[in-house]
Amino acid sequence: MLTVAAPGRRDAPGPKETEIAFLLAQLGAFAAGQFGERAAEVGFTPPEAGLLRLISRAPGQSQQQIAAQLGARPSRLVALVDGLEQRGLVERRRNTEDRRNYALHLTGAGRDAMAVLGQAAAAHEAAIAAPLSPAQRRQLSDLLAQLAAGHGLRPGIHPGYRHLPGPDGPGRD
Amino acid sequence: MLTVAAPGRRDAPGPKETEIAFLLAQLGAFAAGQFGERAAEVGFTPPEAGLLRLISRAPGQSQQQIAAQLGARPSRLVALVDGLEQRGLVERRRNTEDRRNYALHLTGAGRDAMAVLGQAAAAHEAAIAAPLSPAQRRQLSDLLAQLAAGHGLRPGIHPGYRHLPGPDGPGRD
DNA sequence: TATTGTTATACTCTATAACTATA
DNA sequence: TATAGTTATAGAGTATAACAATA
Repeated sequence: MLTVAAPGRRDAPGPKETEIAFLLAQLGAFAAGQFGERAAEVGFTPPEAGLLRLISRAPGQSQQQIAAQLGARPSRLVALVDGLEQRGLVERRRNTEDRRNYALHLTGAGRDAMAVLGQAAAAHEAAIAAPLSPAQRRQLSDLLAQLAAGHGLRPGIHPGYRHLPGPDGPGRD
Repeated sequence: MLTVAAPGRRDAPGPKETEIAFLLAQLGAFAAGQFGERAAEVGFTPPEAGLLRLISRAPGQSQQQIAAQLGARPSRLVALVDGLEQRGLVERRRNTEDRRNYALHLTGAGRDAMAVLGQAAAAHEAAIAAPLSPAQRRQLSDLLAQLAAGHGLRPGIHPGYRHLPGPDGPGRD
C-alpha cells in the first residue's frame, strides 16, 4: 500500500475542512505500525496477536465462527491457526458432536503468550498516549469511543480483517 | 494486512489500559477504507490521490524528491506517475539543466481531478465527523493534532508510504 | 445436498537490484 | 564514479474456488 494523501488546509485562518479523517488515518497507521513492532519483538505478527486474543476471550469456537466474527475468509484462518498450533500455543480439539469442526483453545503456553502480549499492549498504549495529559487522555478516549460507536465499529475488532473491496489507504484533497 | 489485536479490557470497572492506541488503529483503518471507497468512485486509488495532491502542493519536483518526502522507494513512483501521465493528469517535464530528472506538474485535467478529489475529501470528512457535535470536533481535532505533533508525524504525509523495516508484516519464530 | 476445514491457484502489491542515460 | 529514472524478478499476502470428510 502506498498512500500519501494529506488534508486540505489553508494557510489563511480558514476552517479546517478535512482534519479529523486524515489525522485518524495518519495516527491509526502510525499506532498500528508501532504495535506491529512491539508484537514482533515478542514473536508475533499483529494477526497472530489478534487471533490469540480472540481465542482467549471466547475459547471453544470453531474456525468458521471466528472467521465470521472477524469478517475474514475461513481459509485465511487455516495457516494462522497452523502456525500457532505448531508453536504449541493453540489447540484444535475435535468436536465430538459434529466432527467436521474444531474447537479452538489456548494451551498453557498460549496463555503465557497472551500475558506477554498484554504487557506489550500496555507499553504500547502508554507510548502512544504519552504526549497527552491524563485529562486529555480521558477526553480523547471518550471522543474516540463515541466516534467508533457512531460508525458501528465493534469494540475489539480491527477492520484489518475485512475482506471487502475497499482499499485501505488515505489520500486526499 | 490482517490485524485484529484488541485492547486488554476488564469487565470490571477497572481503568481502560489500552484504549486510545487501539481505537486509533481501528478508526484509522476505518477512515482510510472509507476514503478509499470515495476515491474509487471518482476513479482513483488512495496512492494516486495522495500523489496528485503532493504534486499540486509543490509542482516541479523530481520523482526522487517526492519519493524522499514520502519515505517511499523511487521505483515505487514510476508506475504511479505512468498511470497518471497516461490519463493526461500529470506531466513529466525534462529539466533542461540536468536532463536526468523530470519536473512533475499537473495538467489542466489534473487540476480538475484535484477539485473532484477535494470534494470527495470534504464529504468524507463530514461523514467521519458526523457523530460528533461541532464543539467535540474541535476538541478531537486539537487532541489529534497534538498527538500527531508529539509523535513527529509530518502534517500531510501518511505513514502508508513508509518502507522501513517491516513493522506489521513479517512473522516470527 | 449442505457444511467444516483444507488445499491449490492466481492475483496484487511491493521490495530489491540490475540496467540506461545522463552527469 | 555518481545520480535520476526505469525495468525485471521475486517474495509476501490474500482472495477464489475446488476438494475431502462429515453431516
